[in-house]
Amino acid sequence: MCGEYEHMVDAKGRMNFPAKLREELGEHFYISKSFNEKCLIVYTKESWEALKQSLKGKPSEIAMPIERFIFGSACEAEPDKQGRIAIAPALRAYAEITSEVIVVGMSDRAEIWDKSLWAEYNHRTTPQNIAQLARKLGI
Amino acid sequence: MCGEYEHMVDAKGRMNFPAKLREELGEHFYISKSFNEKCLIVYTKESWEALKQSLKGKPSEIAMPIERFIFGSACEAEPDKQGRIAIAPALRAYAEITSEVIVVGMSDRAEIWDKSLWAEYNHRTTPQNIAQLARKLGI
DNA sequence: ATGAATGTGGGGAAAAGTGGTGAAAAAATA
DNA sequence: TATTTTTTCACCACTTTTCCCCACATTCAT
Repeated sequence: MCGEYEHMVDAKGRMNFPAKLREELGEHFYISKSFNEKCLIVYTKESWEALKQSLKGKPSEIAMPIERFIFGSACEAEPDKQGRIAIAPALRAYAEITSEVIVVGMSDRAEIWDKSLWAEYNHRTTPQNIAQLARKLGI
Repeated sequence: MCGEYEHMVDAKGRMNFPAKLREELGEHFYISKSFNEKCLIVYTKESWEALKQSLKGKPSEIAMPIERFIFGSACEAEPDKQGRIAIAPALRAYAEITSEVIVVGMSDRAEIWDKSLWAEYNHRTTPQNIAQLARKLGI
């Protein structure tokens, strides 16, 4: 799953989901808030289950706030015949999504950004920053 | 994989990929941004999977920006019957690719440079610079 | 010199994206 | 509870873009 795709959210809160990513995400997938950035994360059914599992059995004072944040606002997305999905108003509000949207493929999941926030992110995250992070991991 | 090949990018963003490198890269390969230089990197399917794996399980505040940078802009390239590939607009913009392109074979991967940037790189990187770096490695 | 293989340009078909309309469900009022 | 109104959701059709294939040019090798 990779690539950057630009789409429009119409007056009804629908947005087309890139066909290439749809192929890999399957018939239905899950969308929830990211806690690192002001954007939404799209999980495959598998990565969603994995996320659930990773929180199981953890101390409730840690796991429960995370569960509230992630599962509380998440929505299940099923593309219609035209390949469009509806994003819940609360999620749109969180990611400050208005009309223009960028979908970013990221290996096992995808992210949905408001276009202007994506531009801002790319402005503050330079290749030099990335090179520095990569060095930390020894890549 | 070695050698330097010059090609043209046509109006539709397509470029021919050197036949000799195609043999070694296989039917489909992956292209993404380099964070060290203003150029693109061509990965084989194997080296791409290896890159994915190397980021798995790493702390998200380090891994995610890297994933956004690499996978977010990447595109899967499948040569057509004429041996041409399409390069995504975002990638072309990043590497400042206009029409003339240099493809550089580099052992297990390849790089794609805009011709003038490649000339500039070769101007500032002299054999003396390389000798100095080699000495650091004790080669 | 001739043939094969590689590289380049362009046109057409198919699929992806977008807007709008209608039907069904839900909600509200009488 | 029945009827009207509103909202939601799925489908249809048009537009745009992508991608696939054909034909021509050029280079390399025999």
